[in-house]
Amino acid sequence: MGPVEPTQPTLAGMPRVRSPRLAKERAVAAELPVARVCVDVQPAHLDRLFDYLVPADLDDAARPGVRVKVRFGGQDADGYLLSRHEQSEHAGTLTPLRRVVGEPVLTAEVARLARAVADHYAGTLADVLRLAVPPRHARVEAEQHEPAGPAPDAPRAVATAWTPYRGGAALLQHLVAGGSPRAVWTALPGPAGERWADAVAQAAAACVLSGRGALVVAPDARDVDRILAALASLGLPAGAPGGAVRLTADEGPAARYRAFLAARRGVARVVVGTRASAFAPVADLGLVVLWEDGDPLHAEPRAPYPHARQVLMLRAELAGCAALLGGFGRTVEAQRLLETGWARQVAADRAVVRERTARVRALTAVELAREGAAAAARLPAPAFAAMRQALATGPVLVQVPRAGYVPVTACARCHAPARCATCTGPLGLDAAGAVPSCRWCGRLATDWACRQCGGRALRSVRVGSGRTTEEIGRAFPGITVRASGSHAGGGVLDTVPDRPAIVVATPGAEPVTEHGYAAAVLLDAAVATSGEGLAVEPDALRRWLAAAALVRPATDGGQVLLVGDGAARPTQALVRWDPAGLAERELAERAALRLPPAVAMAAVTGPRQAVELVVGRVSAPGLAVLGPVPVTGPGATLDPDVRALLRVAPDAAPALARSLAQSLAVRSARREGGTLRTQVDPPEVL
DNA sequence: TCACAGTAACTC
DNA sequence: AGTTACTGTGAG
Repeated sequence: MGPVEPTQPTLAGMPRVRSPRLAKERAVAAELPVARVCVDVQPAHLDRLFDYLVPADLDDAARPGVRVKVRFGGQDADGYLLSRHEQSEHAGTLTPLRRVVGEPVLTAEVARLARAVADHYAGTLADVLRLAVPPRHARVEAEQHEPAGPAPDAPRAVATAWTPYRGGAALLQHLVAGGSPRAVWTALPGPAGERWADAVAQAAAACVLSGRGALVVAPDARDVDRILAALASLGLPAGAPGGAVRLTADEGPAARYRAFLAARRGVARVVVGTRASAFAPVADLGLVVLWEDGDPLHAEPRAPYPHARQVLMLRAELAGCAALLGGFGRTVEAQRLLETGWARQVAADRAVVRERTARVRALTAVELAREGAAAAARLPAPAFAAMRQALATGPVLVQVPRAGYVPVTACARCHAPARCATCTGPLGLDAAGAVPSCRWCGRLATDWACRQCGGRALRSVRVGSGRTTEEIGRAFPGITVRASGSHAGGGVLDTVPDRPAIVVATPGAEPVTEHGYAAAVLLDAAVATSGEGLAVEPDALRRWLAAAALVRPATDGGQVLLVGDGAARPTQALVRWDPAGLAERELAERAALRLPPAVAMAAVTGPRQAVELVVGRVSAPGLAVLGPVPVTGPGATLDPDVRALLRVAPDAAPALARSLAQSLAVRSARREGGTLRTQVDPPEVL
């Protein structure tokens, strides 16, 4: 027989009368008897804190940050105890906590961060906490603390990896001195493509030297391991007390919770992990680092869809700590942080860039014109010749865009993505031969003209890539061909030997090689710069640079060939190795066109009526509502979902999020029905 | 008079 | 969301 909840009949307004039996069993804590709890429930209108009584027997265990079990609305629910108080604001009687589960998992700092993230994304605190705290693993929690092994030596924060960068040495000094600088860092290629990891590790070690903890977030487990290896060589080994810890989901729930607890208990000084670790409870946080902030893996796919960049920015502001955003490319979001003065630039001078990078050539249709029909071939003769030559001195990397991109329309002359003349949304073709229409506002694009070159002809970009490893292998008989990628037979390769071979990889799966590739060939540039997302051009450049960074410098004969007629601007940016320039131009253009991040946007997708009700209640200074328009999908149903876009100036973003959250609360209280998806800062504004 | 469905309101 | 309290209608 389970415990029966004692019900006490009370008259409204009358003092609460406890039966002696109840008082005996459930004496209340003498001090701070009120616990403020975030109850883990779905509905948006329940996104507030609820007060409970702390029974005397739970007084010790009921510390801020613990998980609790409570009675809520006639049923049992989980929750987090956020704080203890002497009194409650609640007029009615309070229910006692049922149980305290385990040790504290939420620090005050992370609880504040989670609230700020929920507010930014018009989501609920419970939803964010579900992302921030990994599932409990009782066995792991019961494990003994690591027997205090030999304490690691003080970390060495050799700044050598930062000397090539203007402002790099100063950044490190600032960190060691306990300061909180904020920087956008454009990384240079280096031997084995890993200098960047040494730089990240040195920044983290500098922070540890100042007596503070550090948090590093990378897109995938491979990058996490590279950073951990670099940290180990600086005297911050993974797994050792006072060292680093690997916080990823790929080694199972037990390992993840063990790492989480190591951070929470202060056993680890540096946490390195993937996107969810942006919420890791690092003690005395002094620095947050985000590597490759443009990688789509940094976008959380679960509601409220927070992006690691935004989480870490909020965290740096709330915790007053240092922030470092690094990558080979530069996102428009990072560019905006520079232009608003939020962060300072850390980048190498032009001369250093030239010294470190490979020779880059773009084999465009114009350059290949003299080849005639052969220009259409996917591996044109100059690329073939360059590969043959490079294979004499080392491995050659071939990057192939992942197939399966959405068809899109682009300018036939300059290949820039085609945009709506009215609202700057992307143009798409639903039926073959039809007039393209805007994916945002639905207008037909008759009489279209390219904003970049004035061209008047549209073309549909060919989709996907059928090029296979076998195809390339046939072109180079006798040469070893390795494939790396999630679709490749052998999966993703981490490293390849420093011997002549062809390595075919999809973006993000490029293996490193000790002395660098002799050459890289980036295929199907037109496919890489196609797609409907806003960030297609910086994204393409980011993927190209990531591959090009693995190639030896030009002084050692390294060369990069871009093949297949991509959009002009990212092509030029690659040839000049100028990611900052592309980001600058892209941000300026987005400001002119009122596109994010120069404006704030939110997307509401779902059944027409539900979308209209929610959007109809939203108000914010200067709010513009685009649509709703039917969302185009493969399954064209009878009654398709629609999407509306809400747009305001950046300084009205908090007001928009607040109003949107309020409208969603009304929706859930009224049970307006339908399944709705609300996204603030949608990563793919089609 | 009791039963039960539809609905309105609340959740510490 | 899930639960409980409260209307109103109908058969005995």
